[in-house]
Parts: sequence; structure tokens; C-alpha cells
Amino acid sequence: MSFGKYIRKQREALKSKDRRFSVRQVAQRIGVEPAYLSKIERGDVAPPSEAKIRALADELGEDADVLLAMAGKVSSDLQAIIRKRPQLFADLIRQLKSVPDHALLRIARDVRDGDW
Amino acid sequence: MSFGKYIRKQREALKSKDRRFSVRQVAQRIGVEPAYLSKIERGDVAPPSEAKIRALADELGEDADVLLAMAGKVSSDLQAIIRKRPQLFADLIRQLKSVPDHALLRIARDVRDGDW
DNA sequence: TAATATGTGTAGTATATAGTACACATGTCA
DNA sequence: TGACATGTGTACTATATACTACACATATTA
Repeated sequence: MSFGKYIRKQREALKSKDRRFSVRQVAQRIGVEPAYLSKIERGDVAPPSEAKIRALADELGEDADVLLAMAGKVSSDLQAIIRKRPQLFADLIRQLKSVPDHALLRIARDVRDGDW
Repeated sequence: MSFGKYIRKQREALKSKDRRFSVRQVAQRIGVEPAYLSKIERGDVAPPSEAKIRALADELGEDADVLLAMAGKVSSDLQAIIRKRPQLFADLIRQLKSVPDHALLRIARDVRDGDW
């Protein structure tokens, strides 16, 4: 699903329980014009900046990294981590491309536990 | 060192052995105007697009991921890998932020060998 | 039913990105 | 010493990014 459609779906779901989730009110809370949020949700314009996507994720209780991915972006903090050691991270991430989810979770767990 | 200064240094080094590495000739081979490459090397303009950086890396025998990092960019193929599984990769990369080089190399090796 | 809220159409703006085109002074070498 | 090559200054350009501002018709609510 597209970024816009997904946002609309999630916002409408929240709106059905709480009328503070109208386009206008959400737009105001995340700091954009209502017409702009409306256009984003309908795919009339490209997804907004990383900062606005983060505000939206916060507002809608969504995962920022997932919304950024839907918007075709990668979080700037992740990019900064990669840029500090480009060869190591580039090699590793390309290696991990075809590694199944459960194995990635296991690596993350092992690293967290210091088992490396 | 900045992207521009680094490129200039590497190109000049090659030029001292082979006069085909002049600004003009390298510019022609990577498909940009000489004045533009000159400005890039002096930091007069921002680094070029990913495609031109890759051509430059190829031409100068440099690692594209390293040059992209110096230019403040992350390879689009890596971004695509992350965007396909944003939560898993975001968590993992943030975990790996403070992991030392030798441990990253070991993880890469273990993954390559199927030890996971 | 009057006031208020809602979603959206149209038009426009500022800044960044990614360059080109041409001219010109200086340097090289045949 | 004349032709060609070299690096660079100046002036543009096209497209993308990231929005704002205002107006208007339609709902909703008091």
C-alpha cells in the first residue's frame, strides 16, 4: 500500500473513535496546512519530509522507520551510522540482504547480549 | 577530508603517472563538463549525483561506498535493502552502531559461512 | 438555522539538486 | 612560435523537494 493510503486508513481508524483525528486537527498538530495533509493522503503530492513523517508516526502511533520506508526514505540516523564506516556496513548489509528474518533477529539478539 | 579535496588528491596522483587524468579528460570520461568537475574538486559546489560518484570511483579505482559516504550519501541499493525490512534493519543497525570493527567483520564472515 | 468544522481545489513560493555552456588566461610541446 | 590542452570564472537552466495561502462547497452541531 502507498504511504498516503496507509496514513489515511490509520487516521480514519483513529478518527472513528476520537474526532480529534480529522485532517485539519492532525495537520495542525504535526505542523502542516490541512490541504497539504489531504493531498499527501490522496497521493496528490509526494510524502512529506522525514521530520513531518516522524511527527505523523508519533501522532498515529506508528513505527517511524516503517512509515519512512513506505515514503521511500531511510532514517537519517541510520544513514549517519553507515556513513561512519561505509565499507563495513555496506558489505554487511549486502550480506544480510537474503538472510531470513529469524536470523536477523538472532543476530540482533546476540549483539545485544554481547555474544559476538 | 572533504569529498572534493580527496578526489583532487587521488586524481592528481594518477595524473602524475598518466596525463589522461587531467580534469578535462576525467570529466569527459565520467560524462560531465570540465568546469563542473573543477568546481566539485575545489568544493565550490556540492558533490555530484550517486551515478557520477560511481563513475568517478570506477575511474579513480576508489571504493564507491567510501566516496558516497564522503559525499554525505548512502548507496541506493543499501537503502532499498533496508526499506524492504525497515524494522529489522533499523533495529539491527542501531545495535551495531557501537560494535567495534572486528566484531562487524566477524558477523559478516559468520553470515557468509552460514554460521547463524 | 446559524455558526462552526471539514475536506479539498487552485495557485503560488523558496530552496535544493544537478548540472550545462562559453569564455579566457595560462601552460605545454612539436 | 603557433596550435592545442589545461583549469577555472561567470552566467545560466531544468527539475525536484517541501511546503503555504486562500477559497469554497459540504457536513455537523448547538
